[in-house]
Amino acid sequence: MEAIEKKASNFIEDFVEEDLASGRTEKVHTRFPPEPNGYLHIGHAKALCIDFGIAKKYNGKCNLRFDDTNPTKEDTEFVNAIQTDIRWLGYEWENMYYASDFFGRLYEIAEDMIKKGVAYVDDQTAEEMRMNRGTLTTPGTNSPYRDRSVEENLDLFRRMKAGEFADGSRVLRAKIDMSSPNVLMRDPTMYRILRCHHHRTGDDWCIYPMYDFQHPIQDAIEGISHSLCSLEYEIHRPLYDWMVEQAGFTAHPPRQIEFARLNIEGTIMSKRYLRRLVEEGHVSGWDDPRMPTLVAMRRRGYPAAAVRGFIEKVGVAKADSTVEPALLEHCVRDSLGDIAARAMAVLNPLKVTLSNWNEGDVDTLTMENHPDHPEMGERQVRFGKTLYIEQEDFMEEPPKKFFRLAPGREVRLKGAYIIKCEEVVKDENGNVVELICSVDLTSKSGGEGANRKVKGTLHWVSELDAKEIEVRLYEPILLEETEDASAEAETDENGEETAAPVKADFIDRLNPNSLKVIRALAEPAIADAEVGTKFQFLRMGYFCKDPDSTDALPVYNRTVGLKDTWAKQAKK
RNA sequence: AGCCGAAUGGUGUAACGGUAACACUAACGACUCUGACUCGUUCAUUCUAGGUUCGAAUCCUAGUUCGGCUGCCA
Repeated sequence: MEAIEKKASNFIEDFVEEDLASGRTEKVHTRFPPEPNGYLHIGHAKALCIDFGIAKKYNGKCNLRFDDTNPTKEDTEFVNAIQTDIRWLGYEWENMYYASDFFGRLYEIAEDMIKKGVAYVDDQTAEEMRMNRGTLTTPGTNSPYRDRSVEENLDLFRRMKAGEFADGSRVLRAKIDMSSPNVLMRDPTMYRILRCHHHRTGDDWCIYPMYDFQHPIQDAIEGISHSLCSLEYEIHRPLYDWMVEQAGFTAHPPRQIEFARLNIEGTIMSKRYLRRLVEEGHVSGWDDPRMPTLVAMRRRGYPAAAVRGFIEKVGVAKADSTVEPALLEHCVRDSLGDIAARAMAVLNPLKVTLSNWNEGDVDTLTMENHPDHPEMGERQVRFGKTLYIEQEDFMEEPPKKFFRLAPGREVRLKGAYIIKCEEVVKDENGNVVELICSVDLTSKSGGEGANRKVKGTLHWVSELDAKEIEVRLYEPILLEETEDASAEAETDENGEETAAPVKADFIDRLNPNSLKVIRALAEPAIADAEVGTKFQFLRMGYFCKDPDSTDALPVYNRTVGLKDTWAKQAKK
């Protein structure tokens, strides 16, 4: 029996172990609580991996909970997608609940709180409430309705529930402290009147609980030991604790712990913005491979293990931070390296004719599907007089250290023969359209003359085998942030700020080249693969067959490129 | 301005008072029938200033900077 490695690896686990040791917690029980109003993205994946990961590490449980307390934005489409995404990531929940499952119970608890005298019905308008809340530096003032009797509050609240009052005309508020320096403690709203069809409870309710009331209490009801959330809820914690206590859950109260959310350079991580991208048609949908959603990453070809590995490498802390996308890409390459079969496709074909190869002769070559994994088998490709190589693999006037094809130079065609460029054919505009090369017939891979060293090895596709495919190449969806004058705060002649900085619309930063669609030539193994199959196109990157594929035209997404030391050097 | 947080290399995390570690990136080199992979080498005295201590990234004090908070959103 191996000892379970339980050493805490971040501050949250420190707290968990502390609580386990002190007896505050008997069993670790976390929850992942998305609001079903959009698709999960890589940012949610962090929370998800932390919630499920900690439960697993400490032999505990993790619930899936849909926080569906605001029916105006929520939909069943999203609850289904969220479940699919969680399972794709490899996690399984203990119980699945909806906040709406608890609307009855929550209502009773609210009544109890009224009876205890810690909640009241307020008739002020939203505007009045805002005015009386005070500001960050000045205390608020009590509502004129704050001291209603328990009986009146109970009667009013019941009538709110019964639908006697108009939307927005009254709310139930917690009676805490209108002069608290923490604005959230200034009698926060617990219930609002909202006539809106709910995707699960239909029209049963016309009052809906607010997050600050519902979330802590539901954590307590579910027996959650550790309620993990992002930093912006830190200031809610006193309110969280207040609610749990006032609702009477004093035995093993859940503990809220906050961590920094994930940011990735050049990546939009706001649900609102992602929704705009979809609704305004800047992308083809939530699963457009340029999106940071999990559906999109899956479609692009990211393995779930890569996403999990990325989250693990990013770590967990309380300091705001922004990760470089290079780390994610590294994780994707890392997990694809072993599992993706190798095959050849030429993205920008340049025709090569072999001068000393007999017209009609065909050589069938056997190629390994993976250099390190012979168990992945072999495949056969055909070799003939005409073939295609990558345009960028030929240069008429090669710079130093270029060791691909050039006039008079030799290269090996991967798994085949060594060829030498004898002649360059150009069109009327001077563009290179074809190369005439000679083959060293003794140099066939595995043959006698094969040991001769040439510096470059190129991937290729013979005309005999070439199948046309569509390839979709991606770049970051956002351009790098530039110093935009409009983002500066307006100041007067004394340098005093006269207006808040106006942030440029992120739409203006969309990368016009985020998607590039090209036609490429690929060997049959690529063209004939199942949708979802992942390949490494030799020297070109990892690719995944897209559902848009038809028999006539297979479509491949470039998941991620290979590292390319030469391209980097060539830029200099 | 009030409250709540946070500051460790280019980036993200670690070090739990004992002399800054790991990963990514980058650069250079080795290897290579993928300029990939792999393998080497190089890259910080921990926001600032004081203090406590034999010893401080860790503790204390005062600053500085950054983030969050005034929804009937979550």
